[in-house]
Amino acid sequence: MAAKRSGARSKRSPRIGEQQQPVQEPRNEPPLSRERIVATAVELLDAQGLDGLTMRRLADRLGSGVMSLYWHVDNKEDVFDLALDSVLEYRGPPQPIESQAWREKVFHMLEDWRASMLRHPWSASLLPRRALGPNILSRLELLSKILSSAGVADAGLNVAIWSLWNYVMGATITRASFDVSDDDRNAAQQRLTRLSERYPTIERSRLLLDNDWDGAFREGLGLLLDGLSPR
Amino acid sequence: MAAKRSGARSKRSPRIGEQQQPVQEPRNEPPLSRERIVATAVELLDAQGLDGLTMRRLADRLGSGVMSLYWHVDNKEDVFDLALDSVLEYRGPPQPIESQAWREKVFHMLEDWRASMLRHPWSASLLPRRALGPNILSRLELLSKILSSAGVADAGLNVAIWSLWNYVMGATITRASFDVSDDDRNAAQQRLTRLSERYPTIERSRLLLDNDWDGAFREGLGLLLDGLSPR
DNA sequence: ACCTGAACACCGTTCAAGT
DNA sequence: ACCTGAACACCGTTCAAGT
Repeated sequence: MAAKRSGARSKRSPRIGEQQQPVQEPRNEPPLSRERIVATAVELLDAQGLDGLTMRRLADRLGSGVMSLYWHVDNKEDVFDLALDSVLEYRGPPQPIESQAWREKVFHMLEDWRASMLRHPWSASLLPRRALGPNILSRLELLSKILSSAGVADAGLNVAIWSLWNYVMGATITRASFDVSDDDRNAAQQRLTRLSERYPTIERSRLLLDNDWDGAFREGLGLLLDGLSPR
Repeated sequence: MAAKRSGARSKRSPRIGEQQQPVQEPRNEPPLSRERIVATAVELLDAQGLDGLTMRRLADRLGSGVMSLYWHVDNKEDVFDLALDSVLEYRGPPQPIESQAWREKVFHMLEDWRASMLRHPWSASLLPRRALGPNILSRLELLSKILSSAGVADAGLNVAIWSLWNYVMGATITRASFDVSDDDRNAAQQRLTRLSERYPTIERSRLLLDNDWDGAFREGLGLLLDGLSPR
C-alpha cells in the first residue's frame, strides 16, 4: 500500500545478484503537494496512531526526502492541524431534511461529527490541543444557524452551542479513549474487578462495561436538546 | 528552584580557579521515590507543558541520573498516568452539604473537577489518552452514589453519569485548549476576523470571544441536571 | 520553484555494571 | 535494593546547497 523506498529494500535483501537493478522508484510518484501530504498523514495516523506520525516516516511513504516536506508545510504541528481539519468536513444529510425539523438537523450533524472522529480515533485526542480549522468553524456556524432559526434567542445561543459542543466532544473523546488495544482493555478490566469492592456502585451499574455507547450518546443528547429547546 | 547538577554547571563555566570546588550537591536531595518523582513531574508539566516533560529534564530537576527514574517507574507513560491521577484527588466540600441537597453535591464535585483540571491545563489534553486512575474512579463512584440515592433509577444511571462526565470533560478540555499562549490567541483571533464574513452567525454571537466560561459552564450543567432529575 | 543530505541538538530506553 | 553512564535507535529542524 505505502510506497517503499527502493534503497531501503535493497539494503534489507542482500541478494547476490551482481547488478542491483536500480529499480526506478516503484511507481513514479505524483509530485509532492500539500494535499498529498495531508492525505498520507491521515493514512499514517489511522494505521499507527498519534505517535506513529513522524516526519521521517511520512516522507518515506511519500517517496521523498524528509526535508522536502518542509517546502509545503511549516512544521509537524502544521501537519497535525491540517490532518485534523481534513477529517472533519461536513457534507450534510443524504437528502435534505424538511426545514422545520431543526432537531433532526442538529442530531444528524452532531452524530456525523462524532462518527467522523471515531473513524479516526487520533482526532479525538488531538482536537483539544489544536486550533479550530475551517471545517470545525463551518460546523459551529451551521449549528448556530439551525438553533437561531429554531427560535433560540441570541442571549441563550452561546450557552446552547457550547453545551452541545461540550457534550459531543466529551462523549467522543471518552468513547475513543476506551476504544484501545485489547491489551489495555484487559489490563483495565483486571484492575477494575480487583478493585470492585472499592467502587461498588460503579460495579453494580456496570458503568465501565456497558458499551451501548451509541444509544447512550443519543439519549443524553436528547435530554440536552430538551433542556435547550426554546420554550 | 530546580536543583542544578553541579557537573553541568562546572562544565559550563571554565573558570581558571585551580581547584574546582566539587560543590557537593547544592542541597543534599532526599532519596528518590515514586512520590517525589510524580510531584516533580507535575511541577515540570505546570511549568513547561506537555512537551516539556522529558525523562532527562525530570531527572535533572530531581538531581539524579536519568536511568535512576526507571527503578521507581515503568516508563514515561507511567509518569503521565501517575501525574494525571495525582492532580484529580477530591477532598469533598469544605463543610458537609445537608444530605438531601444532591444537586449541590453534584455541582460541587463537578465544579471542583473542572477547577482541578484547569489548574493544570495539561491534564485536560492528557485525560482522553490515559487510563482511569483511582482518583478518577472515586469521583465516578461518588457521583453514582449521589445520583442513585437521589432517586435516579438504576436503568437511567449510566446515561446520567456519562452525560455529566461528557459535559464536564468537553467543557474543561475546550476551556483549557482556548487558554493558550497569547501568540496563539492572537493568531486565532486574526484568522477569525479575516474569515468573519464566512461565519456570520458565529461572528454575530461572538461565540469565540465570549469568555464567561464559568457562567456558561454552570448554566449548561444546570440544564443538564434538569433533564436528568428523577421525575 | 522545488527538492536534497549532512549535521545538530535533542529524545526514550536497553544493557551491563557498580554499590 | 537502588543507582549509574555508555550506547542505540530514533526524533524535528537548520542550513547551505543543488536543480
